[in-house]
Amino acid sequence: MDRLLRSIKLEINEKIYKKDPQSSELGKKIIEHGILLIHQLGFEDFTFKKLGVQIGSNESSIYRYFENKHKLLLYLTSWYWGWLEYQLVFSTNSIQDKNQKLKKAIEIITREIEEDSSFSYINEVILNKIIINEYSKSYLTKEVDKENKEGYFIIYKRLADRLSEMISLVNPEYPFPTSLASTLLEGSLHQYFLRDHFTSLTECKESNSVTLYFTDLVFNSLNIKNNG
Amino acid sequence: MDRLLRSIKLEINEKIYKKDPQSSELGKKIIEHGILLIHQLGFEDFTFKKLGVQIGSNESSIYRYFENKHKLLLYLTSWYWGWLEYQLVFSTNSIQDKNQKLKKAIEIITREIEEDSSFSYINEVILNKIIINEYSKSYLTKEVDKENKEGYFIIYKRLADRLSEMISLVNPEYPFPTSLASTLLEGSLHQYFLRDHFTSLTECKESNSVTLYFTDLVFNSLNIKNNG
DNA sequence: ACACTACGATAGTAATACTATTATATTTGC
DNA sequence: GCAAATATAATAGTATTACTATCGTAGTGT
Repeated sequence: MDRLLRSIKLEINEKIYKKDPQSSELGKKIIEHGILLIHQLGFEDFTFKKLGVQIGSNESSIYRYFENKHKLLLYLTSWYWGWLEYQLVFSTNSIQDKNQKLKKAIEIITREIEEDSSFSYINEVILNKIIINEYSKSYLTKEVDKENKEGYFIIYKRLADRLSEMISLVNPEYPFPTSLASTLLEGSLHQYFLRDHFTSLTECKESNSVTLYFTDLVFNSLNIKNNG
Repeated sequence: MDRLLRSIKLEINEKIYKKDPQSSELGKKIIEHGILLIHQLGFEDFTFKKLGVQIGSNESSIYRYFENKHKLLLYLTSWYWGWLEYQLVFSTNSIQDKNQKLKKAIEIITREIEEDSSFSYINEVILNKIIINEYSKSYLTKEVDKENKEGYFIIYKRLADRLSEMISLVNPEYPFPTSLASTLLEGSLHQYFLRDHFTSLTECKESNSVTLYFTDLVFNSLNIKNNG
């Protein structure tokens, strides 16, 4: 990634945290090792106590940053979608042709995440795996409506919106642009999950096949021939 | 639903339960009120202790049927997919035309669930809501590969397989039949979730719009005109 | 030197997710 | 109709989780 990204700070809804983790060393350690430990143990077995041991800090100190691990997950997912949104905007901004723009957007959303050293304390490859495995758990809760009202999912919704608009630009007659956008976002995560755990339920085995699958899906839905 | 279904018993992988809940009154009560209570509290807040209170039974008695609530969820999801598979096979069996067959299949998978009194102790409408809200949690775990090997997801995979085959029959050249089938199954649940909680992320507001959306999506992907 | 904040250490609570044991009720087999 | 087998209920107990609250201290800013 470029320098520009390295210098910007992603804005996360302030209600998600009690103290901004980007404001201190300990905060950054919580994020950095939180990602690693959630990935290692899975969200269910992950606890603040274990994270405390891992970073040589006290459990109670972590609670000063996040109310609970659910909020930490909301923080991480918001960060991830914000990061992806930035890449989307950055990569498609200069493209004039509507079809090419959408094609690029699908590529950004569906491609495999590679190491990105922009944010030194965040491992985007691991974070992507967390999103694949745990993102659903952040909204499949009884509190989803309340938390949605608080704006906890605003970055994701903005991203879906951008995609939806790009889709509508290509074919303004298409009646389901937002559903298609959300299918793309969710479905892409799901295809990667299937590739890792239910191989028989997907044809996407190669590195770029998720992109090929969704590019085909979207452009066929819009009744546009997809010739590069 | 018809009489036939009322008399068959869905076969669930025996490793999922310690004692077959279909074999006793208490077992059926666990399933019946388990569904209601998971729906009411959400899976996270649901406990066997609370279920025990609800059905006037002891916590320890429930543990004799299921090792833990995760296994109960696996049981319920298996039952649901088995039930849906049965409807799929039953409804499409006699249709000769490949396109019509697939179209019917999509309808079965994506339609809203209505009251079905075939299984007196199982409320399929509520169970469907549980699937929408909790199904992902049954496989987004660290144990998924082990449990997959044990065959806990076999019914779902069989259903996806049937769909995939119907897709391939319509267009044998289509390169992603299984991915499309899994997108359909997962995506349908997701669109219903969005309809209930993230209205701005879907165009599917009416009762049959999820069906319309996915019918359009699938047939366009297969490059087949969908004129009824 | 003083205030202020951050962090660590310790303690404590209610609930969860079980396991184990024993007692009682119900079913069934003869 | 009674004994044996089985199912369920009751109770107790454990380790862990998910916190909250308090206190002491180290570092920082003025």
